[in-house]
Amino acid sequence: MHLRNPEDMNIQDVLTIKVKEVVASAYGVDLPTVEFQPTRKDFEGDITAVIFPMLRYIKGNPEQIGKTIGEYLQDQIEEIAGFNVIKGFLNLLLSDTYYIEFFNSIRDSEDYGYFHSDGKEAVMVEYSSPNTNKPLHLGHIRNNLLGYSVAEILRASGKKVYKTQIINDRGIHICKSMLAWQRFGEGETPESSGLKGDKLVGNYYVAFDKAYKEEVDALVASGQPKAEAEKEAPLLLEAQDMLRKWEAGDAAVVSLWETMNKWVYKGFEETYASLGVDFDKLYYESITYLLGKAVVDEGLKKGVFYKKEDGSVWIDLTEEGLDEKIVLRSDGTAVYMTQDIGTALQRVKDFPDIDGMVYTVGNEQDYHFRVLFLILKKLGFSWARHLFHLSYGMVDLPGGKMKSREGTVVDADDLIAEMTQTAAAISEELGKLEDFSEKEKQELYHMIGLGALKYYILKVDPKKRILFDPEESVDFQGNTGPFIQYTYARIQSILRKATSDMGSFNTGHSAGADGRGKGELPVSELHSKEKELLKLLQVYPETVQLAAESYSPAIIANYTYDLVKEFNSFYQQVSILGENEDSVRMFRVQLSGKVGEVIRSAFRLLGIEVPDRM
RNA sequence: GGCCUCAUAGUUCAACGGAUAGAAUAGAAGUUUCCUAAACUUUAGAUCCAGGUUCGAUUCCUGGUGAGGCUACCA
Repeated sequence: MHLRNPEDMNIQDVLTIKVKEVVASAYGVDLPTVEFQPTRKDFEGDITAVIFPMLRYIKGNPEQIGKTIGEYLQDQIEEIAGFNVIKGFLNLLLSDTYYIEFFNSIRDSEDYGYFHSDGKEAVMVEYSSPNTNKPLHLGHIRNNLLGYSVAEILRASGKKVYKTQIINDRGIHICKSMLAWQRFGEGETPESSGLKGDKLVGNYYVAFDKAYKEEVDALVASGQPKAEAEKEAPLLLEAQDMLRKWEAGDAAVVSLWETMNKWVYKGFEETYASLGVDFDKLYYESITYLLGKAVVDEGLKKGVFYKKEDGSVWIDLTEEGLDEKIVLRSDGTAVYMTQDIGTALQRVKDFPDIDGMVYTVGNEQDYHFRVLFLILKKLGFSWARHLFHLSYGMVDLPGGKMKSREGTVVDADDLIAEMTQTAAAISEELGKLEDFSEKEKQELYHMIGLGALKYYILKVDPKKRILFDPEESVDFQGNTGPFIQYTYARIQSILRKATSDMGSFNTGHSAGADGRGKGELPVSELHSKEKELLKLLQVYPETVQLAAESYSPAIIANYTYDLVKEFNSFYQQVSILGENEDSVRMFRVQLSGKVGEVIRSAFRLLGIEVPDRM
């Protein structure tokens, strides 16, 4: 058998067939599966078949079995250049030709690793979903980066993706900011103060809290019990009154609400733009908070829910090991759960091709989403089988949780600015950008600063909590975003030199007769570093799939790091442009270019940009 | 109390049930007349504890210990 086109059937599938074949003929046994893994670096070989699991079916010495299989494979498959057996591991050596042909097959692909959507499977990814009374902070950054990246990864894995968020724009917390502004604002606006809108509104939320506490303290001082004072402080009562007015549609209150929300949205937009995230559709809680009540009626009819004597509606999940959960209050008003049920339905109504949803929400809401998904399943919606809570750990500071009261909240805009400044300081010290304009420099610093931040957060498994120490700023060296960006820039430098130094030098595409690059092989032998790079390039598409299945940008980040580390080692050991042999030089330039493309592609999945120079 | 996560070098992170547990950083020692030294090379250093399942366990199960979270007719 000859693997003329590795795209059609990957080597592992072919090996599986052949191993089953030899085992059947030599031992008369039908193997259900064959287990493969990449050969560890310390051993000779490229792909390893594990013999141990076969011992359940074949009685015998694993080394002997490995040898029998190895001999057969080497004889039958042209690409197997050799093998060795160590303990129960059959290490197979693939020929250079196999890897060179693989490179030929991907050389002309513009978007290697990207699976195009057939439009059938659409998924909606929700992320960000902030409150409108406070500016975005470090926690939101993790949420945004994760949600955005998972959306991009799902898209690259072949799904149609809609990005959305639900904006928490109603409720008592908003009224608190509004009331404080009325009281103490003296007409301050973002224009008059030069403050970002979200910051301005956030200030009044803090101002409310301060004034409210003073009231409570005064009441306690006059002899009232604390619990009572906290409930009866005039400011709180007034805020509650404002909420009632808002719900009743009071023109003045609604108008103030609209004005202040508009300020906040403008501020958020700036932060989103700076972070480089976007949304296809926005949902507002002020519009969706009443949805879901109709479904409750339906669920009652179906017997999914039941009504208690006081009129409140519940679902009993004790059989699933959970509790009873309320879905409608006794006064008939909606709770959080009701809202989320309604919002989910609305989304499917708006986008009928949705077959699943991803909710990017912190792990403190694990229970809420378990319940929500169970309810939707019980209500019998087909798409409810594909709901996923992208749950992530908190971002903690060395002193514990971020607390606005103690002023330990790490503001998103401030953090981005700091990262940019650090990038600028390092860059200026290195002094490689004298010919850049000020504007170009600023863009680059932003790209690098954000690259450092995003990579720092995304390389960690989402479900783990992150400890963020603002004192020890995010690294720019080692396993970091800038390290990868730097490697990309170096590759671009090689490509520039290759084209300019050699005039008509062909860096890109060869003209295979059928347009698939199956013409002459560029080289006949590989340097070991080249082979390692090709192995890594080969697993990029499956890495994208794996990351999509596990909703984990960390898998992409780690892959990219491995690839870049390998490239740097290659770059150090092997001369690319200095190579005398034309065909080898051209191959190395093309290989470097391909590595660069995959870096750019992988980083795009993480929402990180790459520079041509740095 | 009940339920859910997490626990790996000094620190921050990896490891479909597979070989001698990989990196980065901090530490020690090297590499620029050579494609960008934000780089490369060498070196030392870790699986919370006790059982169990398995040919094989960081990974799965049970029980501890430690950290965090949830446990509202709040969102």
